[in-house]
Amino acid sequence: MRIATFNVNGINTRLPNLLQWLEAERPDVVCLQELKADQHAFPLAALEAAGYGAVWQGQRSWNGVAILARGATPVLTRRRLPGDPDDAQARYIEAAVDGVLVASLYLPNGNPRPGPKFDDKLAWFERLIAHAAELMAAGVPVVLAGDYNVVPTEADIYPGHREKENALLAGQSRSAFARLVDQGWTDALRQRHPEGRLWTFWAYLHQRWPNDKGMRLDHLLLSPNLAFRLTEADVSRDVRGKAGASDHAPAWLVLGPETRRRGARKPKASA
DNA sequence: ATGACCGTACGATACGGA
Repeated sequence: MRIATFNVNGINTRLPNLLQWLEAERPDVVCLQELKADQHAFPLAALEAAGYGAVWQGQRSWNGVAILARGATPVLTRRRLPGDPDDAQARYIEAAVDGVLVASLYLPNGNPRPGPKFDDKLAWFERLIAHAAELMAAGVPVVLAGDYNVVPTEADIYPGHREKENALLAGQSRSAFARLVDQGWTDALRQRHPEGRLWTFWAYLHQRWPNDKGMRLDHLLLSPNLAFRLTEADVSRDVRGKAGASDHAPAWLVLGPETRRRGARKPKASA
């Protein structure tokens, strides 16, 4: 089972790139962020023609998240992160696909720091940590995938950067991410590649892509009852190099088949 | 560095993004 996360930066403008990538990699589950499209402007017909069902939470101009499933429609469980009834931004959606609970999330950027936007980022993070703790306690097989807008460590950004004030690298952002992971989640990309570059984002400005000056912002966290099935994880860097690309590349993982329990045959997981 | 690049909504410019 191949699960990917991709900040598309405008799903309608990016539709040709998205469809090309779906056709090339055929992921089973896809978490999308930054749809930048109203609920009614989601390109469902084009995605269905490509073989995918979808649930999504749209928003005009900004934000917007979706979950796609190949050959199925994800079973929606939430379209809001609990904890703040006044939060009107489309930054979280959650659905069940083939026995796995999948969350597609888009954390607030938080810049400039300090300021109210950074405070909002930390508040959203606390809500995510609280909800993740509930999912963990419930023992559900979960993948929390998306654009966390956090560079977890200095190994996750190009050397020589001068981003001291950036909310993506701030100690409070990093410690919040660490507290989340420390609940027992597995950071799938780092698990498979303990060393080396795993950039998922290269800014449009400053020749960042040609110079390979990127950051790792997009993460897939696995609950323990899925982490043991992790066989592969990586970033599809080539997607970032295409004409008309998003400033993010897809990150993905592969879960191997479930182990068969004695006396209980389980359906074979799809590759 | 009031810069750049990109998508959106708007309407020929402003804002958000990271």
